[in-house]
Amino acid sequence: MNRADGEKAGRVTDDLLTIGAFAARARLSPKALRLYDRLGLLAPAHVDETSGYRYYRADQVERARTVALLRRLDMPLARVAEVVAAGESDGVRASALLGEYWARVEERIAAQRTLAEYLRGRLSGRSSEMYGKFVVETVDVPEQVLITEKRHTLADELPAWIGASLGRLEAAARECGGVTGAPFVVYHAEVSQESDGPAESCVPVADQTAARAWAEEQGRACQTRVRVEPAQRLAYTRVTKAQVAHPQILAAFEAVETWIAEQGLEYAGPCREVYFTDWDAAGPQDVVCDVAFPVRVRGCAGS
Amino acid sequence: MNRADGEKAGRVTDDLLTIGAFAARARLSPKALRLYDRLGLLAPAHVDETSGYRYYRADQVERARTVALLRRLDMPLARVAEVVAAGESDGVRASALLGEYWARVEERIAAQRTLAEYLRGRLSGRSSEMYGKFVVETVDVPEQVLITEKRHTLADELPAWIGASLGRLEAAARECGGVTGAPFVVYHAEVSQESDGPAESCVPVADQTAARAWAEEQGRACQTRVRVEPAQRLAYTRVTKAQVAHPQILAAFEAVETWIAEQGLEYAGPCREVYFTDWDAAGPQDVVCDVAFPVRVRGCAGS
DNA sequence: ATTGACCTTGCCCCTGGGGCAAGGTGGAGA
DNA sequence: TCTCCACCTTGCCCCAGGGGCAAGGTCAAT
Repeated sequence: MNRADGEKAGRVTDDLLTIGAFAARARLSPKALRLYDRLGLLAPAHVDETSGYRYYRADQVERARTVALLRRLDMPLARVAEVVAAGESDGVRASALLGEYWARVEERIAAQRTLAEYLRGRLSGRSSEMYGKFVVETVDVPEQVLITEKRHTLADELPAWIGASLGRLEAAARECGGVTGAPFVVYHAEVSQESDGPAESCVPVADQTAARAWAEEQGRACQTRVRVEPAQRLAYTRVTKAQVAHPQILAAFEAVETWIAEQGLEYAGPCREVYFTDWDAAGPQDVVCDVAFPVRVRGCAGS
Repeated sequence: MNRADGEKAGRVTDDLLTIGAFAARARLSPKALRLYDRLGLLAPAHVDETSGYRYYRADQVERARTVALLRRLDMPLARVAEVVAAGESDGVRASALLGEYWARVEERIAAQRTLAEYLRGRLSGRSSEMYGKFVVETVDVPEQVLITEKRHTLADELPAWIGASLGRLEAAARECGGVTGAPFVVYHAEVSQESDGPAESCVPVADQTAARAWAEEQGRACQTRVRVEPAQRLAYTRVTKAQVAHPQILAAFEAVETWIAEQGLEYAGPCREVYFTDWDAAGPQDVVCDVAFPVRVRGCAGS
């Protein structure tokens, strides 16, 4: 006999569906269903003890289909589990959880979108035209005593952390003889969405002894340190407040690095942003920050 | 002595950088660099034969940093390799490759965005309000001889494939006694971005013998088949052209399934879309299609 | 009773690394 | 020159979210 395709899948008593029939109804693969079973996300209504066969009730299709749709949003299964669990009792909360997840996705995409735009310009060799020329100069900075706070953080929290951290350090600096130079933030490695390189915010102070006492008092809990930065030469370019954001700031870093290479200089340390003026009082087109790299003459040991 | 952090990383002759120093400069992890080396994406300038140490030239930093930025777009390494390879000789082409990649991402996100919106409504129990009421009815369809084409396809290519496939089949139907009913597409499993369930487009024809001859002639290359669909009852709802798209169409499927459950009927096969009128001549608000499920009375063997 | 379509578990595969262990190197200070 | 420590190497296991396949057990129709 010519049977409709849906009929060949096994049907058991009480309208229980075998995994294959259930998978077709839910638009999922049997493999995925086994995984969801193992993770406790979607347990079969009944499992035969001798054969191990999984049997699902027809009314489980709705939940399974919700899982399938959430997965199509690339939502991790752990989050899917939260959403469908919330949905059992409170649909509005489940909807809110999904909304929150999707808002994060949109944020990420927005950041990637601007990055993609920047990269297209860079790859096609139009970056300097698109992002303006940067004037690079050098400056010699004397030895400085720094009080610092170091943290691993992600790009989206970075601006907030910088503000808070420099605020704390400037307050502390009053007990250490006062601020003797522009505060800055050192990037010891990449700070991005995924990889969180450590960032270190630094405030130069006058009194090293008082600073060490302050650091002792802070303990090791919040990554505070006192260190002495030797006299060094910085290559820097000045950027406006509007430029202090991804990906515009990348063009500034790139400009300084290009200049360093052209001058035949050598890197002598990790890059930094020096905030030489009052951030809050500045308008978008005011210069607020130097993007700087420590440099030395090639082959010379430095200070 | 208090050394700047950047100096402790080893420097060798000719300004070669060790993997750690290079990683900090490129804002990548040493682990990632080893992977890129193994994949041929970013080979060190020199590898010490005895120690196995990798050494990179300073001018490789730019390429490495491009790789790092492309990875921040979640571009697969294989594609990253294409882009940076193109960038070596033709920046504009590299930029175009990136643009194409990003356009795909935006397409995917747009589809997911509408799906997320639909799902929020569904989870919060407002789906029927948001997507309107669907009137579900049943119809008895007599036995039909079908010529069919089956294919695994993804959601974004699906509309194009349906159009092309039904066009081919309707042309072939003229040699098989003519079209005797509305063409339709059967979904044997999920068709989505990731999982490509097989979809089968079907055209009912008059002459089974001619149809079998036609199928023989086609060979097995393009998944053509002739099959006889038995008489069956369909539960269906009528949708407009504007509704034949994700995720609106999902609400129609859901409405029919809900109705089937309410009536105490049983599924007797995979769902289908029946195109009963001329698609191209229809406006967005014209009804063009039935969303249908084969059903039978619970516990009854069917036809 | 046989057949064939289904089901089971288990294993290896994919991407893009993170983390750790065991062991080899290199350079700088004592 | 010796030693120390930070660096480097490879290799292994881990993550999500399954796909694919093999070997073997079940189920229902013929």
